[in-house]
Amino acid sequence: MANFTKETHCSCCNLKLNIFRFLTDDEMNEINQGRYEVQFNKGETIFKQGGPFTHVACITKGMAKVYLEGNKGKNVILKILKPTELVGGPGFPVDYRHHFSITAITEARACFIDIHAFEQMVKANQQFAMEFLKHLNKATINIYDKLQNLTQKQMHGRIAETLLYLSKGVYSNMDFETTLTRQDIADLSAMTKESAIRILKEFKDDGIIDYTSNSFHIIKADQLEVISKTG
Amino acid sequence: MANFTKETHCSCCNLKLNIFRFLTDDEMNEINQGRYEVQFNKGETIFKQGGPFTHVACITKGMAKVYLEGNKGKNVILKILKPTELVGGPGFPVDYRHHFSITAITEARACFIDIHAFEQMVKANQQFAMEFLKHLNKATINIYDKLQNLTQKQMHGRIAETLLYLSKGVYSNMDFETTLTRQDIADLSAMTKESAIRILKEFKDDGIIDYTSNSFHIIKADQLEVISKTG
DNA sequence: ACAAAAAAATGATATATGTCAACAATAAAA
DNA sequence: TTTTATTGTTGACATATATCATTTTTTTGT
Repeated sequence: MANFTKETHCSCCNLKLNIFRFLTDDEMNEINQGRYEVQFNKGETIFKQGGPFTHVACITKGMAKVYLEGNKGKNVILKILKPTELVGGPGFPVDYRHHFSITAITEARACFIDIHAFEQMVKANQQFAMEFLKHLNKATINIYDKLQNLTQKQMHGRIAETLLYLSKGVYSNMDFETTLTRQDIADLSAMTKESAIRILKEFKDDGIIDYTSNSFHIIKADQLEVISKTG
Repeated sequence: MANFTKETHCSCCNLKLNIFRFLTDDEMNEINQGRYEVQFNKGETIFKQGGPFTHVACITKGMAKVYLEGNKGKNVILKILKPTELVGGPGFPVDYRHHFSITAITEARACFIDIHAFEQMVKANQQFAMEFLKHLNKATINIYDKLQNLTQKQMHGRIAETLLYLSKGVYSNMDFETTLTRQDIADLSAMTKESAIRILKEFKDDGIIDYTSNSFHIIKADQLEVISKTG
């Protein structure tokens, strides 16, 4: 972790985005006591799976990938984080360890909030607690979706799903330039990078998408939807 | 749903098992207002994916399977419930719908608690809220584990994992008689029933397990562990 | 600008896994 | 009991997917 600053105007907190909007000014001050903002270079680790879970983080600039580290160096990317998403993990309050890793996929900034201060807020503010619960359960719904995609569809369906996720869920554009590697796209789709590359090329040859290196263009989104559904 | 009774001595609540032990007597009374116990026959649906999420349930007798219903009739079984496990789902408080189905795999009894009463307790009792959070996040950790098993291991590893889960996690015995079908075992392992059957037979031929119809015996648990790890 | 490293692309091949069809065994129903 | 339906089993086969080796392209560092 390169630089860290005790930032007083961090977008996630002072603008009261996310679930922080339910905190009172006093509670926000409490949170602000143990709060840091840290700058990350592309590729640097923000959370490390297995490491101590001492802070929740809020991405304030750039993007990061959240992924499970498997045994043989095989990873599953759960989601791409962008501003101003809050991220903790299921280790709170179970074992206070991280159960996934997060690394920056662009230059990024993250605001770190002490887990104990956070826990106090959950206990003190009912509305905050309920919103946090909602936040967690939305994530669980996404994981269920992911579990089905990855276990019940075959490669074409999974790549279609990943392309739609990137286009709609991450970059909010039919054209996007990504810093994700082909391996990352494979890790989002639970397959080898070779397979991912081949299917991307098939889609390109079929005129469903176009790309050169990291610039993607979704031509026939509706057809991707069909492929994603029929698996 | 066959019979339902307004039970006053339901094991999950009155014995204050699970997270209910953190409730005061008054709070417990509140919960008891809108509480029912229902008897299910094997195969009957307890929660239906997509249906309204009006009550959380606590299995008080028998067992049930929690599963995601896929498109082409392909299901993924997330877990087997036994007494006295509490089960809600990520629809609370997101959209108040069920995101998985639950069906009884034996004769079973479930205690239903009104979701609004439950929500009141979460809001009113901090400790209860934190325990509920812990409960949810433990489930999430299990799902992460499942996601990795099912996407990064091949069939032998997945079946080994399933056998260990049944032996250690469900029946707590090296010998167990299960009401799960081969299709269920396949749905726990993300493969077709034919594949599941073939691998079970291989394990039997290799002297790792033994079985006749639904009576299973784990002979070499350590070897199953190895297979499960090396995928 | 150059060399070195990393990422992307491609083809050949092996293997894992699903599909289909047939049949056996078991459980449920009449 | 006999019949019917469900579940389990097996084999032959098709196909999806990974692996490996090699080459090309892009990025990075000096």
